[in-house]
Amino acid sequence: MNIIAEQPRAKPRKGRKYDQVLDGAREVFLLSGFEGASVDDIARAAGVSKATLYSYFPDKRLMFTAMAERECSRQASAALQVIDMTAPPALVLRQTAGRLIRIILSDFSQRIFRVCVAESDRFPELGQAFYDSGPALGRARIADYLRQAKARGEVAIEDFELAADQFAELCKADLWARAVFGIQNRFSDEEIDRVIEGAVTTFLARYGTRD
Amino acid sequence: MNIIAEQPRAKPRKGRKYDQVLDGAREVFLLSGFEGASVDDIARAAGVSKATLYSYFPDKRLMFTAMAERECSRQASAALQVIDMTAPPALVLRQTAGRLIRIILSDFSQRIFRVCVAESDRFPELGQAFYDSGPALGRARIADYLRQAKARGEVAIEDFELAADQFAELCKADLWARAVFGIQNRFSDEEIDRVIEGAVTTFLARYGTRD
DNA sequence: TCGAAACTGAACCAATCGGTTTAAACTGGA
DNA sequence: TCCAGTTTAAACCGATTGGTTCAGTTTCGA
Repeated sequence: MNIIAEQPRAKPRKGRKYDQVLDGAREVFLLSGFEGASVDDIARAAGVSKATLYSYFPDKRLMFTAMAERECSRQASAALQVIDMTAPPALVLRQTAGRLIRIILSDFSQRIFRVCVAESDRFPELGQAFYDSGPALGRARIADYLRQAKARGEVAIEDFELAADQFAELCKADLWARAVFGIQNRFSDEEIDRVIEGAVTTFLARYGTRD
Repeated sequence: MNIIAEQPRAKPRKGRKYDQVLDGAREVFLLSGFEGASVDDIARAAGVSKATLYSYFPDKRLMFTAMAERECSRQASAALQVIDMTAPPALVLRQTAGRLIRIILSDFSQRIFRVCVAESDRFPELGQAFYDSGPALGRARIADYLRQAKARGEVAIEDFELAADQFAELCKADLWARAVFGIQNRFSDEEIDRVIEGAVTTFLARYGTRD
């Protein structure tokens, strides 16, 4: 009797070029969308033959969802960075806002957002995946912090989920729209700081206790 | 010598089925996106032959931009409704928030937003058009009101554009994300009122002068 | 070193796409 | 009634698409 000895990696479905294929898929799908991406392009970008590609995935759709799922979960884990949550609210919120803004303005986030939005009715589960690993996760993290802050008497909040959503929304103000519609893709520190300060000040005007 | 007598309508480019064609184009493009829409589908939806269609537009791209421009300007004029701007801020803001939310949650806005986002790098001018006739226009209107309100001493604001953007963002809180990712498409009055009240209260906590 | 599994490259297929053409039918003003 | 301009249906074209097949080469563990 042999105990399942060791699984070299997570899912070596068949061969060694699995990740390579998904990388190529990401490159082309994020650049051209689902319909716009041709399977030959993906094979070329992945440095792999089309036959290999179809040995991993039965069709283009499943290839797309596999890639999208991987990217969503990557995005989720990338957002999990530590902040000293015991610092004064103004400081914690400022840091959080800065981090959030850089994420949502990043080229990668913009691209994956575009694809998810465009294909969310062709792939209903895709919108859910993005929502869970993006906005919902962010809200949960912020709400967690707000609860701790309330325990310390630093804020006065009843509806933590709404407050968290409001803070995240305040951080987007204009910046996000300009980026997503391709009007602007580089933002100066001044532009960003203006929004950060505005968001923190407004948020604390409503929910802050000290100062 | 004949003075140009009268132009029956705006642009009767060639024939009488111009609007009919654009209606069909809207239906199919908003449903399937640019790549996903086939010209045959559009002709069928418009109740017009493909030859007629190509007698109006030299190719699919121009057909798309014509339709998108029309819809953006429609959206812009539809948003221009009158509100009694002399009422107390809490009331004006509540009305504005309600109106704004119904617009951004509407099926039509969602669809045109999706298409604009998805195709904004294939059609760079498209993102700009949507931004101008949507977010930018809304901000201008709200900022206008805020200036009037400040003149009456009802609010204390320095950066009117930022304040307007913040208010609009506060109105979206979660609702918009859930809609755009296809997680939810019907919203109860309770859900909406929660966000409206939250937005107005937070906004006035920062910028309000009385009460 | 051997052999099975993974991979390759290119040819191939049916379907669909955007766009053109044509000959006939329709429309409405004079 | 006539006629010019508009519209129609359908056939057609070349290009591209997603997907398959297969004979041959590479890879790598035992």
